[in-house]
Amino acid sequence: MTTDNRTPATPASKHFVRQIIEADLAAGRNGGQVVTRFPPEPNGYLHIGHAKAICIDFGMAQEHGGRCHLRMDDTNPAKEEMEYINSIQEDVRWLGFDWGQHFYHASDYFGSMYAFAERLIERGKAYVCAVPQDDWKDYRGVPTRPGQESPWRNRPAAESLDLFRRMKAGEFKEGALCLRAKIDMASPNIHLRDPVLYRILHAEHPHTGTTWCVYPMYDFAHPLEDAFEGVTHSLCSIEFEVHRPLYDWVIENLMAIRDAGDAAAATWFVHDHPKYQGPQQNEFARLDLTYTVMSKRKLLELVENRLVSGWDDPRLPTLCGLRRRGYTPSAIRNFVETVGVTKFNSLTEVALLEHCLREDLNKLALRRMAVLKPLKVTIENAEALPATVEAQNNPEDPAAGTRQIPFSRELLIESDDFMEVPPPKYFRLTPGGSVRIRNAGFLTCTRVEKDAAGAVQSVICHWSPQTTAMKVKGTIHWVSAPHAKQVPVRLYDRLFTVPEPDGQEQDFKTFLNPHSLEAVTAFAEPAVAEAQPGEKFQFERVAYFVADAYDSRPGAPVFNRTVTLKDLWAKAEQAKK
RNA sequence: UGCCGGAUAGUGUAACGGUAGCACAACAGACUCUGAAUCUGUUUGUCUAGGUUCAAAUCCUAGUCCGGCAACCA
Repeated sequence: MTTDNRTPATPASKHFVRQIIEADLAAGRNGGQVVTRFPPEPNGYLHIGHAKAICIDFGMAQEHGGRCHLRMDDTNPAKEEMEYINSIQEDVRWLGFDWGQHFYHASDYFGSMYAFAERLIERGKAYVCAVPQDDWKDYRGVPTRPGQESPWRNRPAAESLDLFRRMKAGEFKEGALCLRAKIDMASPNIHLRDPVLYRILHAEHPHTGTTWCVYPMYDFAHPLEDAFEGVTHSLCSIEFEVHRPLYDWVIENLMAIRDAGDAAAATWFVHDHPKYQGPQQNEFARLDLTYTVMSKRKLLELVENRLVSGWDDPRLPTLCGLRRRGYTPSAIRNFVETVGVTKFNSLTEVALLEHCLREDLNKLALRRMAVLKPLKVTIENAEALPATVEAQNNPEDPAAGTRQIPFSRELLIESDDFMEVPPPKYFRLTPGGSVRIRNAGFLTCTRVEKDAAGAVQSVICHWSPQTTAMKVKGTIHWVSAPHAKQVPVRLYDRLFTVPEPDGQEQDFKTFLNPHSLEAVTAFAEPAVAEAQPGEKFQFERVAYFVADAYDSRPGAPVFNRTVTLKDLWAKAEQAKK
C-alpha cells in the first residue's frame, strides 16, 4: 500500500492499537479482516497532525493485510469545499499511501442513512423535535444535573415519520425541526441525552447539490459510514472518546435491523462480508508539536491575515507546506512511527521531526557547494591552478557519482570562515594560517586587504594542491567567483519564538518569529543552476535545500532552506555569549 | 463540583507481577577532505500516600495534577 518501500529506522512498537487489532485477529473478529479508514472533513488543508492519523489508519490496514478507505466526511455542506477534497487526495498520495478503489464520500450514503433514520422512527428510537435550538440547553441540563424530556419525545411514530419526510421535502425552515434519538435525558454522558440525528439545512452541497434539505450529524453519520463500508477498526482522536457510547448505540440499532432480515437494509452495506460484526471505535491522542500551531482555525488565521504566504508556506506544518519546505514523505512516516501511539496528550519536540528529516536527507540529498555570505579570496600563485576539480555527489552514496567543479584564482568563501582574530579552537582560515578547501587542496592566507574603515575586503592566499602533505584541522567550502551562479535562497526558521505559542496568556500571533524568513542571494557552483523543481540538495557545511516547486524556472532555481545541518561550533559559540 | 480519559528522564515512548530499556535532546570524547555523518561514553525517570505480594511502573484503595465532554460542527 505504501508507494515506496524504505523501511522505518525504528522498529515498530506494539502500541495499544496494534495490540487491539492483533487480539481481534486472534479472536477471529469480523472474519479476520482489518478494514480502516481516514475520514477527513474537506474544510481545510491537511497538516502533520493528520499525517499521524493517516499513517496509523493506512499503516494498520497495510500491516495486517487489510485495506484503508479514504472518505470525505462531507456531512456539513455549509463548511466544505471541492478545493479541499482535491488537496486532501494529493497530500495523502504524497505521503505514500494508496486507497486503490476505495475513495468515498459520506454523502454517498445519504440515501441509506435517511432510510435507516426512518426505521429508527418506526421502532420508537427517534422522534422529530420542535424545541428551538436556543431552548434545548434548558432541556439538556448540565453535566451535574439530568435534563428533562422534550415535549415531543413521545409523539406517535407516524407523526414523526410524516414530519421527517416533510423536512426532507424542504417544507420547513432551518432550525424549525430536528430528528432526535430517543436515548436517556438523565445520562451522565451528555451525548446520550437525546442527541440530534438530522438537522434541516438549505445549502448547496459540493457533491449532492440541492438534493437534500436534511443532513445527518457526525455522531449519527460516522458509525453508519463505517458500517456500510465494512470498516472493522474506526480509529480516531481522543476527543471522540465520550462519543463512543453513541457510536455503539447507532451500530447496535443498525445491526439489529440488518439481522432482522430487512431487505432494504441489506443494500446499505456496500462492502458486506458474511462474518462482518460491525466497526469498533478506538481513540488515540493527537500529535502536537513545539514551535508551531496545529488548529485549523489558527492556521487559517495566519493565512487570512497574510502572516504567511498561503497554505503551502514552507513555515507551516501543513503537508503542502512541509512538502514545499523539502520534507520527505518517508521522514514524516518515520517520525510518526517514532512518536508512537498512546492516549497520552503529548507535546513532541520539533527537534525529533528534524532529526528524522536529516536522517533521510543525509542518505539521498546530492552535495553541492554554495556560499551565502561571500568573502573574496585571490590566489597569488595562479600559474599552477587546475581548471576543474572532481567532487563526489554524495559521500553517503557512491552510486550518486562525481562531478567536475570549475576552479580559478578568484574564489568566494563564507565570510564566517575567515577571522582576523580567531577565538581558540577556530579551525578555519586566519592570517598566516592554512585550511583545506573542499575537494581542491589548501589555502594559506598571506595577506588581508581592508577598506578605509578597516573592514576586511578580501584575502590573498597561496594555493597548495591536494597532494601536499599539510596538517590542517578544518575544511571550508568555496565557489569559483567567475563561474558562480547567483541563486535566490530563502532561509526559513521556526515560525514562532516560543515552544508553545498556543497555551499562552497573549494571542499566539504575538509570538511569531520576525526572522522566520530571510531572503538572500547565494553564490553557487554551476551545477546548482540545473536543479529541477523539488530536487533536494545539501549545500555542504550549510544546510539542506530544495528547489522551490513553484518559483523555480528552467536554469534559474529558487531555493528553500529545508533544515540546517547540525552545527556544534555555532552552538558552542552561541553558548559563550 | 457530573461523566470519560490520562500520568515512566528535558521531550516522546517501551516494559503487561520478576534486572526500568529505546529514540530525540543535552554533555564529554574518538574519527573525519562537510565543526555534517558515523562511533563511544555520561547525566537525568516510574505523580503522592497507603495496601496486596517473596517481588509492584504494572494489581487494589484514597488523593494530586493534566486533558476532554454541556453546536441543529467534525
